[in-house]
Formats: sequence, C-alpha cells, structure tokens
Amino acid sequence: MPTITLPDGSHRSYDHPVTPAEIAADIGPGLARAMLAAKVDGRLVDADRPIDHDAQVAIVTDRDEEALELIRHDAAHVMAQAVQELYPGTQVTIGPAIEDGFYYDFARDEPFTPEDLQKIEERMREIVGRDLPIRREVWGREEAKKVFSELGEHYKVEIIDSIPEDEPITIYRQGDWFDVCRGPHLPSTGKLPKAFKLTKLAGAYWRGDSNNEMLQRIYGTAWRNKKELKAYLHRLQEAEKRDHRKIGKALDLFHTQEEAPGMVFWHDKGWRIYLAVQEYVRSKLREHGYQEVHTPEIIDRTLWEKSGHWEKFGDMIFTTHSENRDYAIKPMNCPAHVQIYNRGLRSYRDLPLRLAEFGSCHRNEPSGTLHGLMRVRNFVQDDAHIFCTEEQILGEVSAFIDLLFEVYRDFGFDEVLIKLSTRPEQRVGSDALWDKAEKALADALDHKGLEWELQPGEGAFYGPKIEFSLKDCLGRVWQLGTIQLDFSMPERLGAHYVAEDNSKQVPVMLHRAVLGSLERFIGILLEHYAGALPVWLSPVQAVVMNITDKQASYAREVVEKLEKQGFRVQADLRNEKIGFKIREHTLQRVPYLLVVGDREVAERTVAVRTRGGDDLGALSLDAFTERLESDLAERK
RNA sequence: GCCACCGUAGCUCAGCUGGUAGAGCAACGCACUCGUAAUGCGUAGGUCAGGAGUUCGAAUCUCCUCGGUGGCUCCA
Repeated sequence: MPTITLPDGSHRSYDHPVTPAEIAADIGPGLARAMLAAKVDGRLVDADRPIDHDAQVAIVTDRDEEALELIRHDAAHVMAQAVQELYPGTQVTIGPAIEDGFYYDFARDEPFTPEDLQKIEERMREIVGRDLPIRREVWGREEAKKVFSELGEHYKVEIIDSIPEDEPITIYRQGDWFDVCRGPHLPSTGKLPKAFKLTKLAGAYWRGDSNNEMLQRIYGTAWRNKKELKAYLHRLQEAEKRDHRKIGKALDLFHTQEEAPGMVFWHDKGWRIYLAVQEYVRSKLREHGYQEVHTPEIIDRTLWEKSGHWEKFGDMIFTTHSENRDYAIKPMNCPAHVQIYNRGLRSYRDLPLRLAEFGSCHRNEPSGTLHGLMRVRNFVQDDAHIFCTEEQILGEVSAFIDLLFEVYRDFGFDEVLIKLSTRPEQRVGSDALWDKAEKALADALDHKGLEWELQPGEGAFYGPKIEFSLKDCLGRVWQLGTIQLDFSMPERLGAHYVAEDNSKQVPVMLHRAVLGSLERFIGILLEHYAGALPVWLSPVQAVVMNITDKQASYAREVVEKLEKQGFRVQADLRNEKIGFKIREHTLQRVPYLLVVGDREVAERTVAVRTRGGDDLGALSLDAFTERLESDLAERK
C-alpha cells in the first residue's frame, strides 16, 4: 500500500498501486492537465507508470527544468515519425536529447536537403496536433528483433542486441509509430510544446566509429515555450557576432588563404596581440623557474623514428628532404628538448630541469578539422618539458597548476573545465609507477580545491594527464592547457641522471602547456572579449584625432610622447568629421579615443572618450598616462 | 579523411525556373576644415574559386579539382 510523499512534505496513502497521473488528478485538475511526467525517488518516469511502494513523488510540468530533457527526447521521436511518414524506407537509429536540443540519426540512400527540413518540421507540428497518446510497452527480445527486422530496421535490431540481457526491451508507441526506447516520455504528442526548430544537417558515423557507414543526422532545438526558443535563437545570433574569424577580418588582425590551408598570415595588429601574449607568458615562465630554449623546425627523420612518432603519426607529419636525407618538419618539441637535456651528464642536483620553448609546430591535420585559429596546421605552443624524479612529480604538478591559474586569471578566464585521464589498456610503465603518478595528479588538483572530471582509460600510453579547457562563444569546448606525465620518451631517447647513490636513473618527463597553442588562445580571447580586448592586450591602445588641420602638429606631439612611454598609440589626422573618426575607432575597439581641438591645444590636454562611449572629459597628458598605467597594472 | 552545404568587386551581399553582372560600404578624385557613432557629388573596380562538359547561349545545369562552413571521426 504505497504512501506517497509530495515535495511540500504532505503524504497521501493509497490502497492500490497508483500512477503519478492519478496523484496529480487527486491534487487538482489543473496540475493533471499540465503534467508531463513525474519524478519518483529522484528518477524521471512516465505519468502512467504505476508506483507500488512508498515513494517521494514530484509532478513534473513545463515549469520544471527536468521537462526540457523530456521535451527534447520527445521532439526527437516526433521528428523520427515525421521523417518515416514523409520518406518511407528511411531507417531510424538513435536520437537523444542533447544540450539545447536533440538529434536523430537516419539511414537513407538519398541525402536530406535543407528544404526537407522545412517539410519535416511542418509534419512534426501536424503530429503534435494529432495529440497521439504515447504508450510504453514491454516486448520479448526475440519478438522485438523479429518485428524490427521485418520492418527492415537493421540498426534497431543491432541496438536490441546490445541491450544487456537483464534489461527489458521497452517500446514507446505513438499512433502507428513505435521505437525501442528506454523512456521516459510525455503522455502524448500534444504535450510537446511547438517551440522547436530543426537547425542543421550533418553526417555522423554509426556508433561513432569512422569504419562504419555514415548516417544522416538532423539536429534540432526544443524548448518549453516560444519565448525560450526565441531567446535561444537570439543567443546564437549574438554568439555568431563574436566569432573570432569575423572579428579577425573586421579588425584586420589576420587572414588565411587557399595557398596555405590551416596556416595564419598575421597582420600588424594581430601580431601585436600575439607578441603581447607571448611577452606576458615569457615573463611568467621566468618567474616560475623555467629556462627558455629554441630548437630546429626541421629535424632528420631518424630522431622521430627513435621517439616513436614516425610510426604512430607518420601520415600527419610534413616532410621535406635534401641531399638524400629525409627530414620531418617538427610536429612537436619534446624530442628536441630531450636533446638539450642529453648534452652533458646530468646529476640529480640538476633536477627538476624546466625547458620552455615557443615552439612552432606543423601537423597535417585532416582537412575537415581545420577551424579558424582554433585548429590549424601550423601553430606555436607555449611548450615546456620538466625533467624530474618520481618524488618531484607532485610538487611540479602543483606548481604548474598555480602557474596556469595565475595566467588564466590575468587573461580574465575563471571558468575552466578540468579532466584527469588515467591509464589506458595499452601502456608502458609499471602499475606502481602509474599508481603514484595518477595519485600525484589527483592530489595536486584536490589540494587546490578544484573540481575535476575523471576520464578512466583516456590517458596516453606513456602516462596520465590533466587537461584544462575553455568554451568558445558557441559553447564548443577547446583544450588549452595540459600536463602529461611521460614514462616512455626519456628512456627511448636515452635520458639519464646520476642519483645520490651514484646509480644511473631515467628521469620522469612532464609535458606541459598553459595556453596550448597561441593561435587557438588568441581565438578564444577574441571571442571572450568580442574583440574589445583589455588595454594591456589591445593592439592600439589609443588613437589621437584632430578636429581640423590646425591641431595636426599638437596631435602628432601627443602621439610621440605616449609612444615614448611605451604605449601603442596612433594618430588619425584625416580630413574627416570627428563623428566619423569616433565611429570608426569605436568599431575598431580602440579602448581610448583622444580628441584634440583648439581648446585642448590651448590647455595642453586631451579630451578622452572610451570605446564604451563614456566621456572622461579633458585630461592632462600626465593624468591620461596615469590612467593607462593603472589599466595595465590591473590588466583591465 | 567522411556526409551535407557554400565560393559573385577589397568587405557584406543581391542576381527567380540558363539570355551575357548589380547594390551598400571601402578605394580614388573634387568640394567642405567641421567638437564626440557615417558630409555631399563624381570616378573607377569583376576570366562570377579553377578546369572540363551539355547548350545557339552558363554566375545559373553536369562532372572533376582546390578552398571554406556545419557536423562526424581524429587531435602525440
């Protein structure tokens, strides 16, 4: 006899198994109508699933956040039904709810077109209008396989086969259409809010394996009401405006062209940003006890054979040759740093040895993966390798995390995603070493009180790693920093040190980067700030503009004085109206706009306006310099 | 690399079912010397990504190549 506890703490007892729908009806007809599903002991279930035990029950309506997942999953089903009604013979595969929406993967010989999306969306609305009840059924495994294989749904048969033996095969039916699904679902298709939109077509491999055939994926977004949908679409639009590729063009920072796919032509202003970032990191490395080195970009292939990269990444390495020798354009810096380590005999007293390089690397990334500055074929890593003893791992990892967060904070990033990847099946090094290393990484994170996600088995074959990522304006996650332990390369490349007891030991090598690639990092910076970089990173920190030709020489004098103090300042003496110049430099995101007219010349001041439109009034040059200095100090 | 889509003036884009290329901004010239987000008038600018084919005729249709976009796979 179940006793039901509601969220307000009240109880209701029943003398028979009761469905959430009945409970909702007991509470009130309004709630019963609004009901989408229920939460029973914290788990989402269908409105008509009987409850036969004492339970905590909450009725889920479209006011609850949980409703979103249901709505999106239902939208996927309704879309699949619409597709199969419109395009008979199309096979269904899987269709989950995802962040902001849903997708469904279909198998069909003919490709879907953007016009098809319109039709499918219309048919979806029609199916919602039919208000078909959605029913859960439990089928026998063999029966289910028979039905789906007779329908020609071969992917579904494979899915049924992959469901664990002890789990029931559940079918959700809406009208004539049904699908294998774990559920839960809405009570009927009519409960699906008409606040969805099909957004894009894409290819996707069956089961995410590139050896499998490619399916056609349709993505959509779905929300609780039209207002939410509209807000989401607006958010997307705003995000697109921040796209670093657009900003790069509009602010004349860089370009790419056909002749060098995946490689960047940095223009003057973009390169100033690049140098500002690099100079900053360089100063941080010095503070943290690194040596900066520089190594060749073209190195004989034999070194890469020894390191193992030639065999493993051969097709991604650019090569060149001369006088019967094959060279690799370096895809990474580590083997080169080991060469520096290996010069001379190292003592345990030399460790930890931290070698840093702004290393230019080339990797022949597959064409489909290139993306603006975010994924390129030629990039510069803020790379460093730390050679240390096993005992020093924890301290080095810990110091690295401090450095990383100092840097991220200075650039204005607070939200960092952290993942720890541990031992994969195929690996080198003893279990005892892996135990120690994984613990060192986890401890270092925990001691800082950081939140992190464990990715078991995702480590490299040569050691575990931590990855630090940021999201771009469209929510895509890009990895920036990383610290990886390496138990393999030092030995492969013959690195040693003499220990206290005079024995010869192999050092542990840590690969680490804070920004990852400078290119990608600048891309993220541009999107994060929508192009309006903090003063310390702005390629042009101030523009001095005259109102008429009369003030030209004073304007030049102001520019010269500020430049002498190390600021990045330009003059705009064109014969244009001041409003025109203000507009142009505001759009160029110049932090400070200095206007000089007759008044300023007479008083030896500058009239200061910010790119945000604030009027700071007339300031003496000294007062303005002071303001710039304080911006730089605060990294504003 | 795989699937789909896209490539027109320096930039942003228009050009319907094939009939011989257009706008705004930018550039250049002239006038205007002006006080905080666009002064006016004029001029010039394109082998429609490249190649092949269909056709009397191709920016438009077909095929190939290159590049880009969105996903998928990958990312030492």
